[in-house]
Amino acid sequence: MNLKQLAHMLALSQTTVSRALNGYPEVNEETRRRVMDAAKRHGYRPNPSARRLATGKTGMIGYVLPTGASVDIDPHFVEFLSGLGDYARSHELDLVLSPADADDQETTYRRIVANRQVDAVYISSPRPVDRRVALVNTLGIPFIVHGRSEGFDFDYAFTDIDNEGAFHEAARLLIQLGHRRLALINGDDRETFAIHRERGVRRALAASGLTLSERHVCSVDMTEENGYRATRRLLEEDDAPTAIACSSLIMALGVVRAVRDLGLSIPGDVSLIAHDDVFPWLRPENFSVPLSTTRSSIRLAGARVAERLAARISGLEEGARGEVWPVDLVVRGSVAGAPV
Amino acid sequence: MNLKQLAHMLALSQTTVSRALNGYPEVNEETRRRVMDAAKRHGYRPNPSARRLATGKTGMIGYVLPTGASVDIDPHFVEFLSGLGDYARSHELDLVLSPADADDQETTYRRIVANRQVDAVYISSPRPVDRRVALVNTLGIPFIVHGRSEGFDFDYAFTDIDNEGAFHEAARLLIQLGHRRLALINGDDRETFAIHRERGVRRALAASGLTLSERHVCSVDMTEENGYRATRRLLEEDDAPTAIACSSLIMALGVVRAVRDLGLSIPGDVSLIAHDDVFPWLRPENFSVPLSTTRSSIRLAGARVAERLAARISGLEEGARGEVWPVDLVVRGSVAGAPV
DNA sequence: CGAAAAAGCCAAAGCGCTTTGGAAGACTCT
DNA sequence: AGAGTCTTCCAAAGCGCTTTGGCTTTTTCG
Repeated sequence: MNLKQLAHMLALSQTTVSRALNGYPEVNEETRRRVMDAAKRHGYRPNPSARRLATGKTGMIGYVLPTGASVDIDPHFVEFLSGLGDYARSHELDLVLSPADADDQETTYRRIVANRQVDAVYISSPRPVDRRVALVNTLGIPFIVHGRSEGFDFDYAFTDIDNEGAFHEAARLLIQLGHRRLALINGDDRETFAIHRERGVRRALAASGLTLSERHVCSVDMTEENGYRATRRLLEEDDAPTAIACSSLIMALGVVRAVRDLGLSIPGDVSLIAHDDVFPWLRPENFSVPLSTTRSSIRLAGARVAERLAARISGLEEGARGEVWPVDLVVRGSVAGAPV
Repeated sequence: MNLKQLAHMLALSQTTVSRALNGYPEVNEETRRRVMDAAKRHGYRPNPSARRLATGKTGMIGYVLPTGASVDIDPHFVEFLSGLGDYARSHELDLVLSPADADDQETTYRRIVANRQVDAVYISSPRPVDRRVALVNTLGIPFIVHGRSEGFDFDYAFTDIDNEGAFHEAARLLIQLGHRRLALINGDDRETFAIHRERGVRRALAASGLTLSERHVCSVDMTEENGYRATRRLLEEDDAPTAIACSSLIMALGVVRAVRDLGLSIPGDVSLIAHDDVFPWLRPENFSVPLSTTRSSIRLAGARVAERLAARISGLEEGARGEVWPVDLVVRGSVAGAPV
């Protein structure tokens, strides 16, 4: 059942039927009702391929997925997707993942906008002065950045969490508890979130006249093993830290294992706070010692990004508004006063 | 730069240019070279929207993503995606995720095939007599099932691992080590993989005249917490098992925690084997006691599924061939002889 | 050499929708 | 009543590609 048939069956022109269906004003309400009714009765659904050829609208949002044998997709991605998908569903939006060579995403971005394959895109895990952001900005496709990039001569729209604030609070708590030597086990420090977190910790320390030793900050891929290694290295030194801030729950698993392997205890010998993106399958309260966390649901972020993308596509949202969500600090058993 | 312009600039008809570009035989090789050359020089790329309207081909593979506030996407998904994406990239295929109400995926399947939004789809985490498989089969779109469904009066194409064999081997090893009371901490037993794994364990036990007590098999969502709870329940009983087979590394985290909480040890009091889908961020050799596993890379499976989908789309693969991959049993420190 | 076959190209008709540019009729207003 | 204005609808022209059917020209072969 296509438009032509439907129009013929109603003894109307395609024009009128199309307009009736799409809510244009120049059609009699009575006629519109007839059309709507017939369309529903016959289960008419406009062919999206045809519509997109005619209008350029696709009803899809895009994401360029870096791939490669040595490229691991962040497990957070799936939670983000979960929120994004949940919102997208309610607005009949699909998500298209365009796999790209991790070292050449530009080609893919250019392709999907030149081909008008999607109505909008989002970008995640941005770095400062992220090339993707600059590119997408000049290409002129609506977009939202999940996270933040910095140092451009233009503004853009993003949704981020207050990473600096979160880690500032975490560090401040540890300092208040008497800790003087903090360590930070961070994610890839080429990414903005990691830079912000480090900045947060440094700021808290500075406020008390303390500093973050270079040897006490690690920047690694967020795996359990890296959490373990970093912790061993940190705790086997002479001026071992008495408190650790950690950028992910998965790394925290490794931290806990390392501490145990060294015959130390949490929080007796070392306090631990980790960032929690809220996985359904690994919860900080279920760690052997319940883990203090800075918490922010990445799933909610996904839903929000989808919402904003939808708004931009339909022209409801414009401009370069960036929004920063506060992060909860949830104190559990893994922190205590500094050992004497 | 569209076809019309290119044709005009070459003083050829659109027909000829189109055919030259698409490798049709009825065009002079000399002409084809000229066309190819001009196309490359001017960076001509056929408009996919137009092409798909004309041909129905989209260059996309589809996946219906169940969503909802209470629906969690399996963290394995991201690894699978990683492999899928890596292959898809090399074949210029995109992946479209169509979010669907978890309780009504049928509508979405019908939509994406009625609208011809994708060339093929894949289905994951199937159940026996899975409705999606039946649906997609009748809808007539090319598809591959990752995993297996059973009990249909038709055959279909799937790629699965030998879950039964894997858990049979695991159980057999444990039995050989003298264990008599095994337990299975399984995933959702409405899914085929879980059924197969249970069957594998039972078969191994039966071969030695043993059985799997109903109280010793749990079917839960694969979270750390559920692994913990199941283990506590199991080990606090009178006839506690001396060995546990576990369906995921994440649950195994909970198992290990529970065992420790109970003041028991692995493998002294209880042996443990878990299935490992090979996450980059959590490795069995890094468990406090290195974990024995049945191992199968879900990423490779993703790549394979993509490969087969691509083959089906281009007509290189037909028929209902199912393939079953063997699973490695990797023995590490978490298994030992049964306690006396 | 002439008929049949093959090679090489083209015009035009889709694919199914949106949108432009009218046009006919109804209504308003002076 | 005639001019101007809405209201409501339509025919047709795209969107950019593929593909059908046919028309020349060249090649093949008895």
